[in-house]
Amino acid sequence: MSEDDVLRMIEQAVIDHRLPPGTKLKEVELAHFFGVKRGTIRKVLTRLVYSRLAVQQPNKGVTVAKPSVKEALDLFSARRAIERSILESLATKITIKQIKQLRKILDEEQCCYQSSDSQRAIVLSVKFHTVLAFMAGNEVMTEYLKDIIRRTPLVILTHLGDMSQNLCRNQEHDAIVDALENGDGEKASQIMSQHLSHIENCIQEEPKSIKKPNLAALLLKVPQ
Amino acid sequence: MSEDDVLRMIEQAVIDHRLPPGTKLKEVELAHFFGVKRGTIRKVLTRLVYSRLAVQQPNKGVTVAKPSVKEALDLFSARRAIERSILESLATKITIKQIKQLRKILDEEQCCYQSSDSQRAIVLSVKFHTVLAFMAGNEVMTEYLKDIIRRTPLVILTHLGDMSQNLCRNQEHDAIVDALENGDGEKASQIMSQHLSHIENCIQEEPKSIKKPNLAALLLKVPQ
DNA sequence: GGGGTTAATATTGTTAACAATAATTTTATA
DNA sequence: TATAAAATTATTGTTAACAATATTAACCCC
Repeated sequence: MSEDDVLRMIEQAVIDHRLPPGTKLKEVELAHFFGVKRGTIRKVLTRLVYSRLAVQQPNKGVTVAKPSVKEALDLFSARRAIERSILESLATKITIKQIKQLRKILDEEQCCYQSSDSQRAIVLSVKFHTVLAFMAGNEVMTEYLKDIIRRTPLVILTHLGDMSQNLCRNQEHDAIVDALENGDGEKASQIMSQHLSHIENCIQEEPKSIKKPNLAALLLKVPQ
Repeated sequence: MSEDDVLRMIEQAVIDHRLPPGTKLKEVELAHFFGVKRGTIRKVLTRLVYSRLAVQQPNKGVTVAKPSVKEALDLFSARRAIERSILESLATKITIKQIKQLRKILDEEQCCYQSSDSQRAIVLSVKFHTVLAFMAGNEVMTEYLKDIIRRTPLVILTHLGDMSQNLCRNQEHDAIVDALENGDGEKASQIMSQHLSHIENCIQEEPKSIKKPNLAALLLKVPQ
């Protein structure tokens, strides 16, 4: 198992709270679990810390990050700024083919909702946002957006009981594509903004209490 | 000399082109130069790569990044989006005290220009932008802006002969503060946008040719 | 039993030697 | 002399042992 694989697995476990905020990420334990050397785990942890999914305390190791409410709000605000710029740019140059491509993603997403495959619905929802960024063509902003999206589930789950009903709403995604089709970037970004607000407004003051998890929780690939 | 010190020094050398794009950063050479272990240099290089100031090729080491013209343009575009959001937010809540604080920075900057201390003028110009971000209070965006600012000199110098005449213009900084004082975030961000365009428009197609530098160039702390 | 000190263990951090790969030089041969 | 193969050197990548620190457990005294 490669370094990237290990990173992805731990990242995913952090993102969907199988490894809750505050969990200590012990090097030897993880190394043994994944069947890799400690050095590999160390590199992975460095990268996790860099992406703010984890926090490092000198001589005390790294733990899963416990983002504050402020960080959550800042993240949403930054996301709004970036997605606005993306949509305004994209509205001036989007092609019919791209519109169709977006609608295809939304159709699939809709299917998942109807068949209650929320796991895959989330993936498609994320894909919708990142594809928008990709189409706009600004790689710097795409990277920033990906970074934000990576961090969002952690900040949400830290201050929310459950995210399952706080997903992106399909009809808003539809409305964004409609606005883009009409070349109205202003409107698209306005919808996006309130779209994000739906999630943002649910953020509560108090973080959830955490119980110490068994590391083997990583094995469970299904969040619930 | 600590890891952070070494990072800062190499970073600064990359930023002001004493270590031009494409320069190979050899581990033992750097370790010997700074009087640290190779492991320390390795960590520093990892961080440099992460911030996109350097590029890593497996088994071939890391070299100073050679950003493309597109990356330069993307960076400016992203910066525009972020600073716009910062200014719009700040305009609604800036205090008189903060206005004075900003003006003080600009006065100092003006002094430096008049005494031809362009080295320090750059520092103050950067400070102006980062203080704006800090005042707006969004830490995520502040981090992104810092990241962009860190990368900007490299992309500019790669596609420009010299940056010394392409600095931020003081009167535009003044106008931004004026707009903020009037609570007009819209106008402030518009000025900021054209402010950035002045620099952006000078970006050329062809990257400069590079000659292999002596590593001891790092010793020269003064760019010229 | 509680508070605090010391010892034992666990965990992170560092290092130097080794392995693997790439770059360079040398040598052989046409 | 030019080319290609081989040998040498330089450079990056990995590992396991060691050191330093923090955490836990044991112990003692009151």
